[in-house]
Amino acid sequence: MARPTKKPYILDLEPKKRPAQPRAKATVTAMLDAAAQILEREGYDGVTTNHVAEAAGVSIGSLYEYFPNKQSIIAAALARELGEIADEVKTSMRTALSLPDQPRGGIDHWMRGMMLSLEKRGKLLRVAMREVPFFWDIPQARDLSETLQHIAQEGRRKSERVLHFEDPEADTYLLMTMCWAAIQQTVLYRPTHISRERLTRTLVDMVTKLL
Amino acid sequence: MARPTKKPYILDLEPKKRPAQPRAKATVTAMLDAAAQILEREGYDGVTTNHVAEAAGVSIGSLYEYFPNKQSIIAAALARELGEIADEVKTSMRTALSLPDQPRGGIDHWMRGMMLSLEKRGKLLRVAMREVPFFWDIPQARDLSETLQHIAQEGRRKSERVLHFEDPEADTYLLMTMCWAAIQQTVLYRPTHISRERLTRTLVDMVTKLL
DNA sequence: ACTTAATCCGAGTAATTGCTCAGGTCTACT
DNA sequence: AGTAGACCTGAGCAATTACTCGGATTAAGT
Repeated sequence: MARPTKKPYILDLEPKKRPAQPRAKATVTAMLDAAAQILEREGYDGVTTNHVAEAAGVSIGSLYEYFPNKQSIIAAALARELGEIADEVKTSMRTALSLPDQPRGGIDHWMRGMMLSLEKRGKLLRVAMREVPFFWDIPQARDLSETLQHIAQEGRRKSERVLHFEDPEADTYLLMTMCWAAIQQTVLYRPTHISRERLTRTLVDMVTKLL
Repeated sequence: MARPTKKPYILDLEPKKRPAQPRAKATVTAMLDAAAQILEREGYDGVTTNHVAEAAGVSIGSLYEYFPNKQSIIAAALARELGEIADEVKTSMRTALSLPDQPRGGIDHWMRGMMLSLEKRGKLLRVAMREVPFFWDIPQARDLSETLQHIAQEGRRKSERVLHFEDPEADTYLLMTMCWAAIQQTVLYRPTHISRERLTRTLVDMVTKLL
């Protein structure tokens, strides 16, 4: 049974074994790098285990020392990226809250931060979200949405004096969801004939007007 | 060369031959039905040509009478669905414009129309947009976005008296893009703990407030 | 130096699957 | 009835690819 008999859709993401020595840590990193790079360049179908191993400069056997199957390799590579995005977004929120000219200045800074973070990884995320069937089964992907909500709620609480909502929590949730949707769309399906700057400004305007 | 040597990413969508007799038309329909159904139920990887043929009750050879390759079968099935969505959205806009209580009433009707149209095909669209690598190469997919823009601009022109924009065309474009993004997200990644009704209302509120 | 465990290697295997082709069957038309 | 061409059949080929396994190499601990 070389190939999985049928789709083993209970995604097994746990790494088989943790790299203990530094040499091994480096190879695992190389594997993740290779996986991400190939995914970005060739698309999901282009990611073959042999190809990843070759690009990482290791043998196919080594791949399977640390990952139970192909999906877990891709998942791990994406998880790493998603974690970084979450960190960046958190940082950008912290700065945003410390800015003068609230809420407009804060919102502006934050929106731009999120856009930048996604756009840096635009191509990879595009492929990930459009082609990787198990993308939303990656814990870090779900976490990111939750993190955003937590941050948004936190931001609202800290700016409570300058904001006025009817149902603060729900309204914040919805607004966040919609902004996030718009940003994702913008980055993922970049409409050609409208500048990112223009879009950002409008989005910030809208949110400000609605608060 | 049984399998395409490498990804033939110049998507060949043209049907090889048009069905002329009614019998053939029925089989082609059966093929598209089968493709859509399998795509929805098993995901993109679950769609195999043999499987589609079997589900359609025809032999594999017949499939290749009308379609040049696997991708074109899936593309055709999705194109059919996307065309129907476009029609429904157009109709719903027509009704919306004839309603009293503009612009709010119209917007409400239209938003709901779009949501319904997507939600009817929720599962299929989810798979299509998340897993089908060439989804945005299907002409009807691009068309739909354009159609929406045309309709939005048309709607704006017809309601010019009650609306006030700074840069009407661009503002309408952006608003439409964002609403569409939000709706897509909502339908595609349905957040569990918020009702569709609540979301729709908020969206309509937002748009109304912004006009 | 020696042992133990971690790490790495890569040819080979079994399964999958897109698609062809040589021929059959049905339909429309004369 | 005859025939051209539309329509359908399905066994099987050729290519691809996830993953295994027996063994080699390197590092850590003593």
